[in-house]
Amino acid sequence: MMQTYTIGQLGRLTDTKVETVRYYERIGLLPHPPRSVGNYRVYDGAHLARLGFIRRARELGFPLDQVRELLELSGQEARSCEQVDELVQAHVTDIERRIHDLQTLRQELTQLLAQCQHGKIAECRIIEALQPRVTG
Amino acid sequence: MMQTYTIGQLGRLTDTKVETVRYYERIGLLPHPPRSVGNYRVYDGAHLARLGFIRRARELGFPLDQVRELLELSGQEARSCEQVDELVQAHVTDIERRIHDLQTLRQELTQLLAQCQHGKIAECRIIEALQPRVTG
DNA sequence: ATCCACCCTGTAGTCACTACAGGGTCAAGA
DNA sequence: TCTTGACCCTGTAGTGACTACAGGGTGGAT
Ligand SMILES: [Zn+2]
Ligand SMILES: [Zn+2]
Ligand SMILES: [Zn+2]
Ligand SMILES: [Zn+2]
Repeated sequence: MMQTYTIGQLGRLTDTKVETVRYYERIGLLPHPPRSVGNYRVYDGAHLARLGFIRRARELGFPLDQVRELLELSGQEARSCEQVDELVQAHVTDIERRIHDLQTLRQELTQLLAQCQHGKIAECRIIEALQPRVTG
Repeated sequence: MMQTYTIGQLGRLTDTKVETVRYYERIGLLPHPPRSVGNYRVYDGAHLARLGFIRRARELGFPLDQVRELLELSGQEARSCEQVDELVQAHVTDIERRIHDLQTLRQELTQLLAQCQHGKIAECRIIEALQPRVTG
């Protein structure tokens, strides 16, 4: 009576390309499912849940090795969630650093754009700013 | 009397790894330099300037194919800088989109962290939020 | 002569997929 | 029964922008 799924169905349910599901299996993130007589992969609800977890974590920007850790931790129900916190907090810090870097970049580029007088390339401040100071 | 540089010197002057300089040559971003009798690459000031330009553009986050366009444009001095503007503006827009995406992510994660009660993993809201709603 | 820092080529690894090529399976309709 | 067409299989290679070797050759100083 257990519900089963083909790889395509699993993909549709989790918004995952079929190739990606196979990729997750190849790198050991999803277990090898049993096969049908025609050699098709046969998934069940547990696979669906696990893939859903992976995809949600990916949406939240966790790299796959951190997803792996989160999966590992999620199975140890009696344990304290301290490590989960740490992992998520580190990820937030990383995201904040990336935001900061991009804001700096945006600032620099916007300043360049503001200086451009829309003339010939020979006088363009943007191109000029890219020319390195050739200290000779 | 023309100044020349080995690949290592060029790398030091532009903060570029030697492998990266060779990589730029391989993909046609830097011209093949002449070689010494011992088959060493021999660079001159023009190479140095071009590599400097590439590295500065990379620091500003331009992908290599846009760097290629910028290099192309920078050589056409009589032309209007309209295309330069467009390219840079598109890049800024892209950066702004990335900032926005990261801020959304940060918000989601921060909310998750705030909900965690620091108990057992079985009750952890973070893990819970990653479990997909298994709608039968 | 020997050392060491530097240079050479070529290949493979990174991350997280994605895109084929070249086949096999399965259910439905004519 | 035959044939479509949607789906599945494996294996390999491509993406961006490098980075890291392995296994050798070169050049200058001691
Ligand atoms: Zn302009
Ligand atoms: Zn301009
Ligand atoms: Zn906690
Ligand atoms: Zn918790």
